[in-house]
Amino acid sequence: MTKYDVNLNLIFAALSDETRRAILVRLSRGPATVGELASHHEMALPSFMGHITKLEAAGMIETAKKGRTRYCRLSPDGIAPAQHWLDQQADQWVKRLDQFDEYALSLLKGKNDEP
Amino acid sequence: MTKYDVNLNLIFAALSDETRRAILVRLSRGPATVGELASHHEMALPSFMGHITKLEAAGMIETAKKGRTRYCRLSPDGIAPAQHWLDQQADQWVKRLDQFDEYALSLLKGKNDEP
DNA sequence: ATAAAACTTAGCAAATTGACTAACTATCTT
DNA sequence: AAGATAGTTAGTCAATTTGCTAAGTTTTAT
Repeated sequence: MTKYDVNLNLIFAALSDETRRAILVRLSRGPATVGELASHHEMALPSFMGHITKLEAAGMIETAKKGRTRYCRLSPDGIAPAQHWLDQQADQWVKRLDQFDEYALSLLKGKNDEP
Repeated sequence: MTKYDVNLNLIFAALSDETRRAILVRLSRGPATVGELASHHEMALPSFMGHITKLEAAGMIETAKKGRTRYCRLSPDGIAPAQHWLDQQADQWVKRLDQFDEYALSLLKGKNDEP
């Protein structure tokens, strides 16, 4: 459970940067090399590689070197943990709002039998 | 569009910390005062308030002071932007996987007419 | 055999984060 | 009117983040 949370930290932190989100968006249209990815960002290569490294550390992408070029692709369930956490939260929140609606309704109807 | 992205930065950054996620989970069960929230965390109050401030800056919670106590509650659509971004990404990714499946299938069937 | 290409490594600097203590300001309670 | 409560403000500090440049290393192309 704690292990899972550490992962969430890394995933959400990875998502909190525009450059990294852009990389994910690009990769969702198919694999690419570091060079291809980097060409769309005005940034020195070592800086750019830092972003790649973070995405990989968070388990969101996978990379492999073939010859002198490194290929990157999305990791199958890379964003799933983040999605699940948010969906669960959203569910909870909707339930809360529903409870509130019921309560408000009961007040209107004068049927407020459960204080 | 850029404005929206800045917001995503703040939201995902806010979500990348366990303390802050715990606050959101607690608030999804109903509003609470800063003191109540803080009582579950071994942390000096000013440090804890920093987390509250960040959640509020990201638009994820709303707070209001009544007398000497400050009340906190979830902001109705606080996590929606993050959810939408992830859902869109997930959709894209699933499409990619489907394309790959089709391609793989076509190879198996020897019907590979679209290289 | 060179030279170009595609990263890597090392080392640096500014900005941000997360946590702390100490002192302060309101607002109840008694 | 005192004193306790509930936050706030101010200032410090170590660690992390994000970017850079300069100098490698390993492949590939000529």
